[in-house]
Amino acid sequence: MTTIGDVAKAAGVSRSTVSYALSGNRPISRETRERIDAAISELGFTVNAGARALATSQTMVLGLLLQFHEDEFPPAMLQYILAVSDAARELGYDILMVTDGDGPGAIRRITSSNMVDGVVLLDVTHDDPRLEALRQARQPGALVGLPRDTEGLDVFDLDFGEAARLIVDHLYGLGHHDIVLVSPPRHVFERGGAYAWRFRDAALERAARYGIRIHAHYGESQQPGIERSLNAILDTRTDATALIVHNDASIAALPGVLRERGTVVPRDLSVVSLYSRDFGRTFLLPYTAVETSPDGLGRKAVQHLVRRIAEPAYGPPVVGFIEPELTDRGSTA
Amino acid sequence: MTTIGDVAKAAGVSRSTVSYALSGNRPISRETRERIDAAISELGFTVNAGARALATSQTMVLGLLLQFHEDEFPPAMLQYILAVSDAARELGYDILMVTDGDGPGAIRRITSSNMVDGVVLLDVTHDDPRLEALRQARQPGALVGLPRDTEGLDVFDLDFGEAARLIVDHLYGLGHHDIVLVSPPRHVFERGGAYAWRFRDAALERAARYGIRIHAHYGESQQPGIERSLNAILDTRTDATALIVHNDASIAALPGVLRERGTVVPRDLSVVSLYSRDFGRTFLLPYTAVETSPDGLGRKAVQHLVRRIAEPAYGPPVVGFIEPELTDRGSTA
DNA sequence: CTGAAAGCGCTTACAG
DNA sequence: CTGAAAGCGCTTACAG
Repeated sequence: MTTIGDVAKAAGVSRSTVSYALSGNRPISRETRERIDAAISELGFTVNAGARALATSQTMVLGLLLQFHEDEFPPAMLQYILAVSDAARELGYDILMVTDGDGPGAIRRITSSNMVDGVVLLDVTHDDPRLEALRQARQPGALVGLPRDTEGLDVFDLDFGEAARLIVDHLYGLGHHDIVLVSPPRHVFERGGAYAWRFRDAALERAARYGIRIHAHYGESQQPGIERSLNAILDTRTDATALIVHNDASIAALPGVLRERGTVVPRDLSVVSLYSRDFGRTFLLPYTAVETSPDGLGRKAVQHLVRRIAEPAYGPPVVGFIEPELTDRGSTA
Repeated sequence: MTTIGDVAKAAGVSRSTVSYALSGNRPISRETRERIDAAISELGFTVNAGARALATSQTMVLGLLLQFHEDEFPPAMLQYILAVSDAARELGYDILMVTDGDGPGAIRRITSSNMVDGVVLLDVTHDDPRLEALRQARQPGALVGLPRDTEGLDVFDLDFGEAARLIVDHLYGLGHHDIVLVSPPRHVFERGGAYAWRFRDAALERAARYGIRIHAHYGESQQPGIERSLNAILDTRTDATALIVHNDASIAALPGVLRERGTVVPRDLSVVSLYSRDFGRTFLLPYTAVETSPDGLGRKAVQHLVRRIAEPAYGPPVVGFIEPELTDRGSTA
């Protein structure tokens, strides 16, 4: 492999001069710079990332921790991954993606060995066991998903409470007062998927305030059972005039279920959900919905993390909520 | 940060002894080893990955290159990513995931800077521009997807020709002689998605041999248009008794389309497709299908790559086809 | 504007 | 069974 020493020799300068030419950290005369550039392109030189990392204590790599819950609908995850990866690259960082079953162990491994400059956690739960490991790391961390205790970490999430209020207000404004809510599966609540109850509780509270009724049910997220569960819920609540679906797998299955039931939206039933534009596009979902912004969340997490890496004390930890926006696709009346 | 020197000092030995104790590359007396272990756990020492990489020229990281084609159905991709990531971890490797738009540039960047010991390419096309960059790298590469020229690279793919023959044989054996094939979109053929024509051409050839008819159509892969395109194809071919769908987006949409048309499978139409067990599970697909084995392909690619890293000349490049297997789900008659 | 030297934290022949 | 030293390929004060 060709090193900075080879370049220095070819250009007739010292290694430090080549290094400074590379980094731009001190002025270099025009002719010296030209000789160095010529040598670099002639020899096809690239800085060795490991050596640079050792010398600078910066790897220019971010850790990205994923965990796959059985109770989650896989297609939604990819959008977060891409958003994080793209945002990182734009800021000059690469992504070390870890899908380890043992999240805390994986965090300790990549942080204590200094493989990364910072860590992004996806799919954070209420009492996420990875947070402790992340707090003990010397690298900063950014979360997508709101845990119980946000201390010492930058956190980004959709404001699910506000999303619920937005949706309930929308339906109430249209005159609905008997509404069915399909939540994530019971198991998501039990394992601490806080987005599930943040949404549900806010919706119920808002409904109580208006004196209207919301019937909350657990939906399914795994086949077989999604369609069956939706049908069972709809069978139970024939008097409801509106349906809120906060469940990726269920909303993806809803068009088929409603078609089969002969239910026409919004004539027979108003439908509102939460999903990203891309998700809706993939599954051809025609419903009015709150945009979940995986792209915005992923980007924000990365941007703050990089800022925090550059400037460890740039301020107290941030808890950033994305303001929900309702995209009206005409599925309510 | 605590270094190997701190451990050596605490244990009262030299740094080299600590290093050998860590690697096991030479015998250490029991009591020395115990003192070292005690010091390590007391100080919470972890080897610095960058420094080790610099000294050994091994990063223990594999590059994983993804590219997102507009004409692809996103949900299928995640399975490959997970398979590669899990297989790598089992062999002691981490994954540097690169989603750069500029594939060849990304390969040059991560290989020439020695960030990775090897590279896995997903979603390889017939004339994939990334291959040239990969061949010029000093690290070995493994591909998922068969390109025109496999020289110097380990390649793994489903045997799409054999899959086509398997499916045609199956349908021919059941007495079908008028069959519709929904292929990937035209655009996939044009940009060199070889799996598309490998499957189609083999199916047509086999049909010709049996003297039966296969009508090949391009399907869509993006909304809106998937359902419409399926309906248009089915409207054109009302005399066909069997449908082969080689198109992820179309097969995911098929149940809804057939329900709407009132077509009962297999009474009115036999259906065969290609998809993975997980994909079928996510979309509740009840069709007899060739298993596409993203897990098996991902694992194989990683295993061979790691083998090749350890032993650069362990043999000539491998082109490994996964034998297709038909999972009978009763959707043909 | 440039160079010589120390140092980042490891590994591994070389010696004993 | 163990240690002293060189080396991996960089960066960056220190000096001039």
